[in-house]
Amino acid sequence: MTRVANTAKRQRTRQRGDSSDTRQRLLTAAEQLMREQGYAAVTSRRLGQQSGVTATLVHYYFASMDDLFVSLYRQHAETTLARVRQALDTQQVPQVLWALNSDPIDGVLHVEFMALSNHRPAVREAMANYGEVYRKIQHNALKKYLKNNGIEPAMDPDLMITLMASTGLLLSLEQASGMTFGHRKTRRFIAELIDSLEA
Amino acid sequence: MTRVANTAKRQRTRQRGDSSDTRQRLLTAAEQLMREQGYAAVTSRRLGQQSGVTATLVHYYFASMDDLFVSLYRQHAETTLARVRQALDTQQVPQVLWALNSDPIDGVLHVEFMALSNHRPAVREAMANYGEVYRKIQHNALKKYLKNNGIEPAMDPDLMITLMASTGLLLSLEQASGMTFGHRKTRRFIAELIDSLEA
DNA sequence: GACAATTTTTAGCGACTGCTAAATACCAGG
DNA sequence: CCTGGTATTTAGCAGTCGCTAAAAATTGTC
Repeated sequence: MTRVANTAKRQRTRQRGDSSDTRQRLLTAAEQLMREQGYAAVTSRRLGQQSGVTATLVHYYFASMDDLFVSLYRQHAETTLARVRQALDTQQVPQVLWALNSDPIDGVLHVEFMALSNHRPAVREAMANYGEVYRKIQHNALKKYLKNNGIEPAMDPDLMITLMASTGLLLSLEQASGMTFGHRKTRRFIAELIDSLEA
Repeated sequence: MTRVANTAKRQRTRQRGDSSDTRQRLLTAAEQLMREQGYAAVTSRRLGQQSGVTATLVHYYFASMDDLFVSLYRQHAETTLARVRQALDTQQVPQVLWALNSDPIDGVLHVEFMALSNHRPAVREAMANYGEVYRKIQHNALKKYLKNNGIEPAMDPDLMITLMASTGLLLSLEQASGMTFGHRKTRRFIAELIDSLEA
């Protein structure tokens, strides 16, 4: 019989429905849309349509599109962080780090978020925070691996991680466009770096 | 007294008004909007407003927004190519190449175009073509510099150019977000590479 | 000054956008 | 069964979008 309903909802970003199935479906649809058609295609109506619900629900679960983008970024970042942490327990830390940084799927999404962050300060802040954490965790993983295996690295771990991040991103993106110049030699360069860290 | 006016205009991308002052102002406004507010902010109405003309003129000079984006990219690419060619006549080819690749202004624009290319095939094609040419010209400039000065490079020129492109882009973008991890050591790495090419 | 091509504006169509108020459906605990 | 919170929908506002037809203004040419 419809009580007063929902006034004063959505003060905080996290709310009761955070673990909701629908909310998760919306986020998944957002990620897919963003990857396939770019961030400008992520609209409440399209999200609703893709998730089989009404567009209004998007505004029920997210205070604004800004909030949705930040939530999506955080979730994506958490997932990636978990993958990096798992690599800590592997015997092939360098290989896994390179695989993560050169993943073309992540690359496309990363570029979309970077473009978004150019004009959405909330997204920029989230990216900067997670980006630093992400790098530090990679750095720790690599250092621990080197120590555990008694390896004397030919290159500073900080530098190596930055090189993997930058070349991994650019190569995966350019490859998607059909570019090839310098790719072979760059991949070989990284491969040799990784080999030099073999136990 | 208004004759038949303009039927069957705009068959080709290039048309009579290509050198028009208005057309150029629209492109300049597009570049500025894209850099400051992202590609999604580049709309005919905002371009018109920024250029002091009506939105309709955008559609008079450009067959579609796709056409506008490609034209803008081509113009930007030509300008950059001219700058690289100039570097050919300098005594500091490596330094200039690094300066070009790590320019944060170009970086932001580059990311916007990469994001655009994710869902605008015409933009992707233009980027792939110019990207390869761009790299090749850098490569030729570097090789010519090395030969003229009798320098035996410690690193393959192809690889060095790819490293400058990838680290230059990522560092400039991350710096804009406030990230710093690994930046100092990476800049030092590039600087040492450049130093090793001194005559 | 007439004429024709070029440039620019006015007006508008159909579709989409973020977001909100209000109503309804659903579901668990008493 | 009833009550109250949660989830979802219906309906709509005010604004923007790309793009077009048509008219008007501007400009160059003879």
